[in-house]
Amino acid sequence: MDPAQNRLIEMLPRKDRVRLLASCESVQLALGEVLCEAGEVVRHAYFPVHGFISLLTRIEDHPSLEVGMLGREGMYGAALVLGVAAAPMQAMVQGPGAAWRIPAAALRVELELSATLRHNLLRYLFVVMEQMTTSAACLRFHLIGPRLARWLLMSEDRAHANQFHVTHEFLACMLGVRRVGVTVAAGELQRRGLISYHRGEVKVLDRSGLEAAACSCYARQRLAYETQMP
Amino acid sequence: MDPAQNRLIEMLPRKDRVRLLASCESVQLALGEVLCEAGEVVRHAYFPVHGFISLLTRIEDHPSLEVGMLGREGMYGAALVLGVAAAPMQAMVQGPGAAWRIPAAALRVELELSATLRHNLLRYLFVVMEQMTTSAACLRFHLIGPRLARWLLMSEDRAHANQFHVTHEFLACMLGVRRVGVTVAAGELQRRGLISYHRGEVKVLDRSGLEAAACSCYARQRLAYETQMP
DNA sequence: GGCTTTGTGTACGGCACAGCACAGTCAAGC
DNA sequence: GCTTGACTGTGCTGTGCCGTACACAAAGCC
Repeated sequence: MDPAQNRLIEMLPRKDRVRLLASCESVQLALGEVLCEAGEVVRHAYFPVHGFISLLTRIEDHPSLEVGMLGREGMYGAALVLGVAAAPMQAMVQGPGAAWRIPAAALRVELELSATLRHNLLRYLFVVMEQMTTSAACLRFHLIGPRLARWLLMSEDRAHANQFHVTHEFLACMLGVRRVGVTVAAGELQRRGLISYHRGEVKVLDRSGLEAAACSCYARQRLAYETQMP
Repeated sequence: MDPAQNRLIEMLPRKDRVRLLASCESVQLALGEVLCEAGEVVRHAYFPVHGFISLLTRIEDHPSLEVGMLGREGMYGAALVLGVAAAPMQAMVQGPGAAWRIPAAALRVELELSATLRHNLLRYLFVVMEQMTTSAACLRFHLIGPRLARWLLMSEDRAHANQFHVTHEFLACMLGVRRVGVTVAAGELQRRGLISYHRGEVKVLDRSGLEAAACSCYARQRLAYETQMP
């Protein structure tokens, strides 16, 4: 495993960190892999080290909609912290990489033993809730273009690279719009020289320009994280 | 205080319940009252007994948007349970009534003392998260009519009466649409004999008809609550 | 009674996006 | 080379809602 660690694990006192990692195993996250379906029993929690995970919700026969995203700043398995067995959402790997994986039962034990872990995970849950409410309002009030820019920035942060793989089709699903809508918006960003796009490979060319093009929700979510998890 | 109690308080073992109530005071909730602004320090948690509270989020200069609603089945003050001081959203009284109010510090003490309270509130938080994600998808995929019907049903449940006060203007804000949109949708529900509407006084005439008119999110949220909080 | 405030009904142009169809383009596999 | 599949770009019509404006009715205040 790469020395770069998950932020939530890094924050733990050495003793707690060592014990937690002893219960973890290192796993690879493959692009598009579904870690847990909505409604299923959550068997593991994941602490990404590289790569990132999207949280998706579905209603009826509509396409899924992204309501949260997490990379090495977070953890997948909120339900376990809240003492619930079933997953509320689908968790899908958006960016390939590695993660620490811990069985549900072991995480419960660690939560009992480490007050720091407990407190940090609860605070992180608060950040996730903030993310969800912001996403809802963003979905309602903001146009595709700025929302797309926000998504790209959030992914860039979590991919730790200015280049990553994602198709229009996939982006459309995340943002809850048509594939064509993404094509048009992405074309506009490309014309303005902010990104380059070629068959699923996105590259951020002008980071600060992209930040200017993104809706305010990007800055808001970053602020929320940094306020709660110093 | 009316003998009818808050569900989260009722669930506690007698000893914990008595001690919690000793830290609480009974307060009246006035229609439209703002219990806490977004970003403010949360000074009290509220356990509604009658009446209900809406959770609102705002971005920039757009109108607020409702992302959650709670009555005597829940509690306002999730941030406190998560160990965060600042409120993520605005809390506004949607249905007047009474509530038990507990200072933030006292709630923290109770959380330490009562494992049942701790566990139940965490599970309730899970339900709130489920509510938020469902709301986001509902906002995206469902039309105004069914969404309005859902809101009316949720309010009726929490008002414990088939009649309550809410103007089109206000509903528009909750649903994130124009006032005119509500007028049209409400007119349609009235024409079909499901509700009657007169200057802010809504009356549900045909409960099961309204349930049929509502989007599936209503049933979904009820199910989520009943699964987690038996 | 007149005035203001609050709440509701209707109308109309405009727009962002939906839904669908289809052409074009690149990459991989045989 | 050719075929196949994945991905992107463009063009249509349709529609649900927005923004705005305005008329009207009920309730409260002098």
